[in-house]
Amino acid sequence: MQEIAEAAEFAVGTLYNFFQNKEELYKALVLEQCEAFEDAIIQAMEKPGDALEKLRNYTRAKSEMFRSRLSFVRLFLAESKGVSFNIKTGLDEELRNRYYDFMERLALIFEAGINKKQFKNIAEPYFLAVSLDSVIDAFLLLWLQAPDRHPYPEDPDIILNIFIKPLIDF
Amino acid sequence: MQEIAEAAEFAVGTLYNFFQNKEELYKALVLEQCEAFEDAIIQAMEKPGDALEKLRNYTRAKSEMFRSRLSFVRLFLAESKGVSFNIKTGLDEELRNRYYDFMERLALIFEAGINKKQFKNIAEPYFLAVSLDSVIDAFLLLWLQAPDRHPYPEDPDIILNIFIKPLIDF
DNA sequence: TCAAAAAATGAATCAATATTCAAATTTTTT
DNA sequence: AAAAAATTTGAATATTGATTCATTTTTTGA
Repeated sequence: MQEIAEAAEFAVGTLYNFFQNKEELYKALVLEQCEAFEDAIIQAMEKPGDALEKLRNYTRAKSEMFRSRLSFVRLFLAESKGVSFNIKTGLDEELRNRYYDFMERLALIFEAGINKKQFKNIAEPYFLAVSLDSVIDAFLLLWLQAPDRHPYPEDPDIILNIFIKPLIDF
Repeated sequence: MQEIAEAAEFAVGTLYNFFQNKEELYKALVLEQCEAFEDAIIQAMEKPGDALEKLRNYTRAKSEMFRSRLSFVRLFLAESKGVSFNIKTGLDEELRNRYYDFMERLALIFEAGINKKQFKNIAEPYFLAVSLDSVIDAFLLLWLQAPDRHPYPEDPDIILNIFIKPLIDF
């Protein structure tokens, strides 16, 4: 709290006028970041274009966000997939639910692509969404966390190639 | 430490004869679990069979482990993908390196499958390994963490269907 | 301009808990 | 069986850091 107060240019006591306690402050910060993150991705994936183009934008936007906010991403992953630093306020569950809703949004793109016969109908759109998203996460973490062992590839569309090619290659 | 001592049926002081401090104790516990986890999966994936059968065994074994040790899995994910609870001893880096080595092992199966023309050669084996593994993780977490929203499917091979079908469907 | 109200301050308090170590207990050796 | 060595014990210590609240500062409005 001392450090947060310094960074915020307030006294510690003042923080307690804004937040009930440290946990609530943490929750508020994480949710704020989360929202900014989601907004940026949603904006990218809803740019005009066909389904494939939208997935490309989705992947690129996520890549951008991971690069610029890796430490937040890791916090988010710990909270949502791992062990929460803040169990009391139910932050983990809230983040997970937000994630599920987000996947539904991404699923709509796959659904549209399948309906228009752009993609093969090999699985439920929601499952495709979860799959693509998890693969994106895995590769971005690989490249950003261990660049010596896994150098960032020249072609950032490599992820889409792996995942999407089979969907469109007839 | 009080609680750990009680569970271990030792006095707190005795723990310090075995481990330098709490962090080292934690590290030792996590690495022990990690090894047991890896051993079980490796044993499954090295059963005799063709590449596809090996991937099936891999997926099934992982599913077993996730079911029986979900809390450890979440700890592992927080440490390796998220924010470490134990930065001082470098546990996170060690876990990540173990994971990368593990992926190399899994990649060998894809490589074999590609060489034998069982799989299409759509991407580097290592990338395929990372992709499959991340998709497995994502689905298992979905099913185990939010079973109300994502009920465990009757057919646990559903993951392989999504991921592998495109590799073999000519 | 000056009370009164509101907001900010940060030293003091409080709680949690990792670590230590002198004493007690157990094991080994002679 | 007794002494010596090794091991275990857990109450006391030490540290860290969140929270509180009496005091100070700032803002408001008459």
